[in-house]
Amino acid sequence: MQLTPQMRLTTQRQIILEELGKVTSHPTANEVYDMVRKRLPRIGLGTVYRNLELMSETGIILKLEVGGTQKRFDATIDPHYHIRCLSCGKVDDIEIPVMEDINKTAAAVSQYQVLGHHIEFSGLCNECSNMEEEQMVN
Amino acid sequence: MQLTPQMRLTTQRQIILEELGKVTSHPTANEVYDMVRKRLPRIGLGTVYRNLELMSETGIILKLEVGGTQKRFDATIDPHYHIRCLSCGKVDDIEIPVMEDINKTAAAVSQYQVLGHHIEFSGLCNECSNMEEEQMVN
DNA sequence: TTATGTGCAAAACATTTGCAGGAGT
DNA sequence: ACTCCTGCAAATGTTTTGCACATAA
Repeated sequence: MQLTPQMRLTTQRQIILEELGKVTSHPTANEVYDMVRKRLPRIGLGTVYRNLELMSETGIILKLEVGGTQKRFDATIDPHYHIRCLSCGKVDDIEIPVMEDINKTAAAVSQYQVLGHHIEFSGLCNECSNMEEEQMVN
Repeated sequence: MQLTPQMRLTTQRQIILEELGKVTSHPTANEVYDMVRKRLPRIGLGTVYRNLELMSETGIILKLEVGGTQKRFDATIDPHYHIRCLSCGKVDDIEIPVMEDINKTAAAVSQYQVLGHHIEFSGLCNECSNMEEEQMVN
């Protein structure tokens, strides 16, 4: 997709951005679609995909390419890490300091021009941990 | 998929594992399929998917859920980090020490039972860096 | 007015699955 | 023999795309 200076401010774009901003759950495109559809029932899923993609290229939102089958989107764009529940797939923020120097460490041992990094923790969220305990009892 | 003690040693499984072991390129399921098909022309793509999944659950190979649209597989199972080329999608190993203590740091600030982490660097590989330079000249 | 954006539906991918026949053990 | 496994093809799930109409600027 091409960035052009004449990007229009449409109702669809405003509402997608508003709804994404309301939430800290790193929704998938489909979840954003469901949220937005409550206010704009005739919006198409394609429009949601197109605009999430466009906004992530512009840098006003973040596209998370974490594990699992779907991409997720985040209105919080300052660098931070994530944790994903191996059982239910939920993604949360992890509030530990971002390691700025690690990119240089990686650049020193590789042929790549290193531009960034992301840390994804994995584990079990509270709810899923509790469910496992209950199952142990049976 | 269920792990049963009576997992059979089939020709397909042997060859998938052999071909994956020959290579350090973190191939996608389709790339493994292409490699294996040279030796077993009648193998089905479903069989490749089923067995890569099974092997990664057993722990004899690694399933990489990195960015991009496809999952990738790795015969090297000891913990290590990766870098992905933003231009061509290639994935390489990054030989920096694994941070064992970082899981505890994450556990301290979250409600999750933290089980692991992965670091994915992103950047431009040698070939793609050079291509960008050439385009600058034009 | 005119280029950009949208809705809709179809296409394109990536992956999973049902099933009848095939092969390890 | 008795399971488990495979090939095949169809189904599923996610994302992208073509096109005619709509709309922001």
